[in-house]
Amino acid sequence: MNRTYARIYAVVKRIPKGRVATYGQVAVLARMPRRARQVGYALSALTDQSDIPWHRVVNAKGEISRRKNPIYEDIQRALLKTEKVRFDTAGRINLARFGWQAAASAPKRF
DNA sequence: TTTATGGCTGTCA
DNA sequence: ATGACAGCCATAA
Repeated sequence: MNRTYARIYAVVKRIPKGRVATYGQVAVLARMPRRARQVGYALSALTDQSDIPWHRVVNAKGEISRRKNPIYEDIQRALLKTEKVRFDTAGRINLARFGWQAAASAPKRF
């Protein structure tokens, strides 16, 4: 566990239940713009049980990203449905509705 | 060290 | 809408 991952996890932990954030969004909030891919890497390092709501992170299109082990795609979808997050006919989430408006819950800092 | 491979994303055709 | 590409950079080998 290094500082980079810790920051990413800290941000993911703040995502409210029933909401989702994109990898890029998490990267920005963790003050590491353009490192969306590394966010994905950090999350894949979890896999096991943890208090990190990894399932609340989706890609910029509002879909669940493809990964090596497709099993987790289904698990993620199931977990989100449990939180009342809706998927449209194309299997995507309407980010305008379920996207996390971080500004409202993120600590203010200047 | 170098290469390859990722739970990504914005841009452009 | 879809697909190719180029940036991005941590890990593993």
